[in-house]
Amino acid sequence: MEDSERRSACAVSMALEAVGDKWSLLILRDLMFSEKRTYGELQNSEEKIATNILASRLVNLESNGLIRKETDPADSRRNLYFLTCKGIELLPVIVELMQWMAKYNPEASACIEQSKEYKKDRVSLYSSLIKKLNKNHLK
Amino acid sequence: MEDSERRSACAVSMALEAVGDKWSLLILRDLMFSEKRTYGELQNSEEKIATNILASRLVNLESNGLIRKETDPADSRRNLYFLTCKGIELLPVIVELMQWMAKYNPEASACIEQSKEYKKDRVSLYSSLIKKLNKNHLK
DNA sequence: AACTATTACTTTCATATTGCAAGTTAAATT
DNA sequence: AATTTAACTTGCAATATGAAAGTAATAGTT
Repeated sequence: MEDSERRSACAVSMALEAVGDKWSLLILRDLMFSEKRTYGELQNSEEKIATNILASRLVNLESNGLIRKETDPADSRRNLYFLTCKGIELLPVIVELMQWMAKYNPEASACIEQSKEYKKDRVSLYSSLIKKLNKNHLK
Repeated sequence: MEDSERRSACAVSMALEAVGDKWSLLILRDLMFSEKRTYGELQNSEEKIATNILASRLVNLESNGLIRKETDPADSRRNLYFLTCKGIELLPVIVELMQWMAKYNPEASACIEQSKEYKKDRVSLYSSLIKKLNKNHLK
């Protein structure tokens, strides 16, 4: 994003310009917490994102360097989407949002268990999750 | 929000339905990291939110229980906006977004210093900031 | 080789949201 | 009493979103 079209240089504002919409973080959630890797799989998420919006978000996420697209070696019709390091490092944001909602609305279901691990030490939870993602997503 | 208009019961999705737009978290940022408390002050933030959008976001935030509105005892034209406990507990989300952007874009300025404190221990940083906010915002 | 199915989009169009600018209301100040 | 200030509200144009149908390329089937 160019300086000129930026609202400000505030890090929070800039972050929101990248992922501050109702879908981008949900796509990242799927890449983080499920085995979904293809367009079709992402489209079939519970929330039923419209196909044109999914396409546009994937382009944004890729051009912001949060995901990487690769042709499936087993079927060249298919593309596989992977998180980059930069994308993986949004995991704490997603986990914090999840824990926050789970705390304030009992109907909200968290992708990861509200384990003792979390209550003990959030940061080591982040690290262990990030480690796993690095293994599955990075080249 | 009613079950019927919910995309899903996923905590991440529900959280994004509450604050997943380009402005809500920015308003919370101002309440957290500046002394801004009135409509006019919030409107004059660097990002220049449109007045009707600010009004609508304040209504949303209040009806979601993230902020609380009070008439200024010193001037009854003025309203003061304060964070609730629920609002304050979004601080980790905002801090993580901020740190993430600051890491990946050197032009991004963080509201709080990228201090040794953060590098040492994020969680104790959260606690100390939350403590301060509790003091200034809660009744 | 021809046909069908599948995958990843793109296009179209109706609806909803955003943003700018100007207007309103009530209370404080002069 | 007149003016100013603060917090909105309203109207309207521009942009973004969402539903549905369409397209292009490759894979699988006959």
